[in-house]
Amino acid sequence: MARRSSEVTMGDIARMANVSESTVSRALSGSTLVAEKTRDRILEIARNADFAINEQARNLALRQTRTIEVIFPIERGTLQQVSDPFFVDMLAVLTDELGKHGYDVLMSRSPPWDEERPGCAFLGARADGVIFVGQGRHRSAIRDFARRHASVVAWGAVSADDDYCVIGSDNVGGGRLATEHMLKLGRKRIAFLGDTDLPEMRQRFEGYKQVLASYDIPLDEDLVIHTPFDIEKAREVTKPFVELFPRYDGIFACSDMIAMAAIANLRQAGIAVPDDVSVVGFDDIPSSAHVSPPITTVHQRIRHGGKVMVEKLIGILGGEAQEPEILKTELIIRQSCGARVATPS
Amino acid sequence: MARRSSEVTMGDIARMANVSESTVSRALSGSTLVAEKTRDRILEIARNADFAINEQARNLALRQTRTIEVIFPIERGTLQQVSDPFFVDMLAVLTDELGKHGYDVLMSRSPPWDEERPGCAFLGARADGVIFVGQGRHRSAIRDFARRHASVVAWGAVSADDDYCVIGSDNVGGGRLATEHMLKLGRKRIAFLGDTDLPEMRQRFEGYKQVLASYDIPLDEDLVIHTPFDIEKAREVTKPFVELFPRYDGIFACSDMIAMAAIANLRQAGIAVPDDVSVVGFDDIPSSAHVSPPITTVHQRIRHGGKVMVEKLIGILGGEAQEPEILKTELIIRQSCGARVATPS
DNA sequence: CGTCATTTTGCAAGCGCTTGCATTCACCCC
DNA sequence: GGGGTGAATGCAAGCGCTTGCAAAATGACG
Repeated sequence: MARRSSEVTMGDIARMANVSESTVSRALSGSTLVAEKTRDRILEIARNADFAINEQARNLALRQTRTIEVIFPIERGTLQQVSDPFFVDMLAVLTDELGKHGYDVLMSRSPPWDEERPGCAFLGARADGVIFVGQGRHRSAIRDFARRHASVVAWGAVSADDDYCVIGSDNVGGGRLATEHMLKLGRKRIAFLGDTDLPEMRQRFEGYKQVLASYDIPLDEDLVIHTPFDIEKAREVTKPFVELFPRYDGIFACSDMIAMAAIANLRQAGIAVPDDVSVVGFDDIPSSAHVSPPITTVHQRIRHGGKVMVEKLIGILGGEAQEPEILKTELIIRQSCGARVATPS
Repeated sequence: MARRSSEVTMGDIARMANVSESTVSRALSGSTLVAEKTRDRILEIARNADFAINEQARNLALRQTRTIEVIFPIERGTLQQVSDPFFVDMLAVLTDELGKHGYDVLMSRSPPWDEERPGCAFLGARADGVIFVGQGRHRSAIRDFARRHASVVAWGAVSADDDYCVIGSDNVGGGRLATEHMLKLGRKRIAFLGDTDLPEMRQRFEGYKQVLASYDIPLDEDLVIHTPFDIEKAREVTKPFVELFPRYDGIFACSDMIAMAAIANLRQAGIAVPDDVSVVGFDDIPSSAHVSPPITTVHQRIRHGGKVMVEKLIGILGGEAQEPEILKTELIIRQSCGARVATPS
């Protein structure tokens, strides 16, 4: 890396070893076409010379990139949003899984199409495929992109009309699990905290509404609070909401972070969780089990999801069409909604 | 991306536009050497043909990669460790900052030297420089790597004998701040929770010891608990530790996650925070302000740190040597150590 | 010692792009 | 209309690597 100008090339090694470049190439790539003795000698020389193969040239010759671009389409500035542990987990899994298949991971925070690369107005093809971790508000752009550039999978809200491969949790089901759980515990007036502009949140909201309907509970618009992801902002937004108590006795928060923010405000206002109000979150982030009270939450199978995305992408690269997939979610019952459960383990 | 086989090249565009490849190249790169009319025509054609420049070829010709490898040297399997929001924050900043300078980010979870790329025994030079986010247990390997491959900066414990550019928080100072704060509140017997095998934790421990010494408090080895990062494991490890109460009346936890785990166990055992025991964490993760009780913690300037790393690396790439830098830390006082402070804003 | 089958090696073309230099073109002026 | 000028274009080499194919070396064998 670096020091590129003075980098030693295969030609140099060839000269040192008194063989042709091709032989060096073959020796380094472990071809059987080169005598063992020669190979060892070349390897030795290469090692001593600190030779590092130029992967760009290699990939160019091989017509591959062995790189997958992973895009986290997150508005800049809203750093906090990223802090959601979801992203790290996902990134870690993707990196591992892609690594197993021999792919490198190129990170991006913005989608390729709004990239203003100086001096080049064109979308650079720098990867064999693209994974969108979240579709945010640009579904149609992704769709367009997928149509033009084929190998794409995305994480997010799966819907019937996707024309590219989307993998995502069963958000509707998760919303149902959360809401129904509280109703079964005897809660009557469940509030919803989340940003329904985002497709996944909308699905969770959908599950929430479905359950209310099936219990013949009318939707109370005042209990639907548009709450951003960022925990600081969520804290602010839910502050006035707390005042509405006792119009609600249960809260379905679209993420554990939001749940935490709400709980903090409730406690501060002297409202007890879970005694006065039950709270259910979403995500099952690592700390959710260890805060007070431990948060009941909907678990998303992120690791699994990451693996599935990679598998599908590899499939697509191999030329096979791939179906979208919806991953089951699971309710993790903890104290915050009134369960008599002791703290875990 | 993908569909590489059928990808349209500059040659194709040239043929379509009835000009030479060079003209296409110049047109796309916005050179003034091509007539405006021609340029527009070529751009139009390229757009319609869904042309995407092959960056590998481009970079090869330009003898650059415009890529920085960002390495999170994290043991595989211990995914949870990654969940530390620190990593996402850092990654986000690095991606943004490098992006501003026109660099892409290549993610890695393992250092280049233990990479077993099939068919190639050699360290591939695939980036102009490398950023290590954390040095973990392989300082000497990094040092070696830096010596051979020049452009390297690392985040971590800064020590006098570094021979490559290390940026990191003032961990010793942070440890002092945390410990001294509790002593000043009247606590006498402060426990230390953390993994002193890790250089940064060792430095925090160092600060802790310094303060104890300056207060003439002997170090009680039983109150130094080797606690891993992972919150689940931390929970287990600190469980027996809780029993030692009331041998301690304060806890300095090496990370907020550990602090959370400890607090959870304390409360479960009926020990009150901060009334019976003060707790100070480290990191100032987003949720630390919103849990109960809000955690007093040492803030690391991660965003700033990321920026500094990028600046230094750019400097190094430009041929200038760069000094290591230690970033000030700051104590954020919240309720968990007994401060009379209300919850924040 | 010559033959022939097997290794080993080297040659050269090619991956898709950039760029210095030569060439062509259009236009202007005397 | 010829010569000169500057702008626009094309040619060809080269970036560092791979690989099909031909050439050379090796060794077995009659």
